[in-house]
Amino acid sequence: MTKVPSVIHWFRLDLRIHDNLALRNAINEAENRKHFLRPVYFIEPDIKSKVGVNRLRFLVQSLQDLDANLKKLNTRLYIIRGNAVEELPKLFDKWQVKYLTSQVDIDPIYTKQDEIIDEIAEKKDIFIVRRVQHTVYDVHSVLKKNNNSVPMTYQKFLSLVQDVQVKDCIEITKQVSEHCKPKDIDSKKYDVPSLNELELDDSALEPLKYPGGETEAVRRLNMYMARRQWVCKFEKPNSSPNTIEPSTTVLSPYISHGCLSAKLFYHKLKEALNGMPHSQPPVSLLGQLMWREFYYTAGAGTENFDKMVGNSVCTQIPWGTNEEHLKAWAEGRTGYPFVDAIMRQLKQEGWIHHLARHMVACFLTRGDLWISWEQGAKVFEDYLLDYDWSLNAGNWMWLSASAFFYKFFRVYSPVAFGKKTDKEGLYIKKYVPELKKYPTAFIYEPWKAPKSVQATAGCIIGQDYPKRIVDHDKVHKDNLQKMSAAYKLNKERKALKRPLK
DNA sequence: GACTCGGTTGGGCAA
DNA sequence: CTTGCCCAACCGAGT
Repeated sequence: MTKVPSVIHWFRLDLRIHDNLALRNAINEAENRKHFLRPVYFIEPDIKSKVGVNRLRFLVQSLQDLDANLKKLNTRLYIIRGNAVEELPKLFDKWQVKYLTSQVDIDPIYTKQDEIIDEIAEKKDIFIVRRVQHTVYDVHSVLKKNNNSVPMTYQKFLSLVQDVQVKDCIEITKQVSEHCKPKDIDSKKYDVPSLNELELDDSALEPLKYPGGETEAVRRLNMYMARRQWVCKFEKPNSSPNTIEPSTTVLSPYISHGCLSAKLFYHKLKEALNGMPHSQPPVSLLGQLMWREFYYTAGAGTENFDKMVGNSVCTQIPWGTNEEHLKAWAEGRTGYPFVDAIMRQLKQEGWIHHLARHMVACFLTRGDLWISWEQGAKVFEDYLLDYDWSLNAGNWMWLSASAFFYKFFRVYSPVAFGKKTDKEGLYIKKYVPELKKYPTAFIYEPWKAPKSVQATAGCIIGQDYPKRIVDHDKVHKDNLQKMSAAYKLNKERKALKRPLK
């Protein structure tokens, strides 16, 4: 008996049905050749060492939703427990795979997988189709347009994509035929894992504030796009980092997992803005999407983009190490209530406002603690629902004034910055409840409160809430000198590399 | 080549 | 209370 060959669509960061051309290609190929269709996702055994609890929950929810949406199309999601580059070649043989589709991703984790799979597939005569659908633009063609070099400014990037026509989104509406359904379509062994199976105890955790999945992503998108005035007037720098409910859309976790197509967001925005006066990039909502494209382009075109050493766009800065300070920062006990509130919100909810990221990133690096941005990026990778390889590295370089941004004397004050949008410190009181009873006058600098006030508020500094680990006014001035010295050295190094005239 | 200018998102002070 | 300026900057386009 001859086995029926299979077509695989390999899901990674494209956990959706809408605007998924690679998936549609797989379906069509299976239909045309009467092959089996097998949409797969790999969960690595050591996933918990790489993905924090909140993001793991988000991922599981996204996979459950994806499986449900695939079932509506008369197919399903096959979850494979194991490492993709080990398991996929086994499936090639077991399932007689002839055709494989996936999405183009630029995170080195995925590009390395692609290289290995390409080589194996070629030997086995398997045809591979990969589609650009995680970004609005094909970042490699943008790089090519810029003479194969990285555009170092946002405006330069915009000029490169200005006249590029963005393709329409595609939809998949037709049901998959019965003859494309493998015999093992109902096998439980491919089911989406429960949190239990992943040994993830969420009984101690709050319910996820931003539930994962394409369905929620599209609902959220439509909800915001319906507020047309708000969309048209949106200006990121004028939104607040410390409101109790987010002042921005929080679509980022959905875009980073591919639950929402960036291209769909793009077209919906264009539709909303059409014929209305509206804000412009870089501050507009469309501008935010373009920042993502900018960092993707930079990340795709730069070796070691997520490191300082060996990274051609990154200024070399002699960061120090201080495990105690790093830990205090990550756990939200620096003694600066605004910084601690932000870090605790991040850990609890997996999302903080972009300007809040500025505050804590500046504090960890050039502002106060003089700790490498790579350390901060690792903590963000653990905590953020919207973790994204190129955006995380790019933004950390920006904030630490290592690349793209150079005005290092612009330092965020952990005392003054939050006051601009939250004089009362309500945000602090929510996330640092120890200070709940502090009078407004001391909420941003509780160490200044007299002992009697501390006692009345039920929170003694140095006992119930930490003393500040550094004196901002002093250290930020020392750090300015260090930054200046690092820039001078960098300039000299660059001059040496330039050919002599 | 040398120069100017503008560029998402600071703080603090003088006027 | 607002505005302008200063503080230790670099990239890229235009002239």
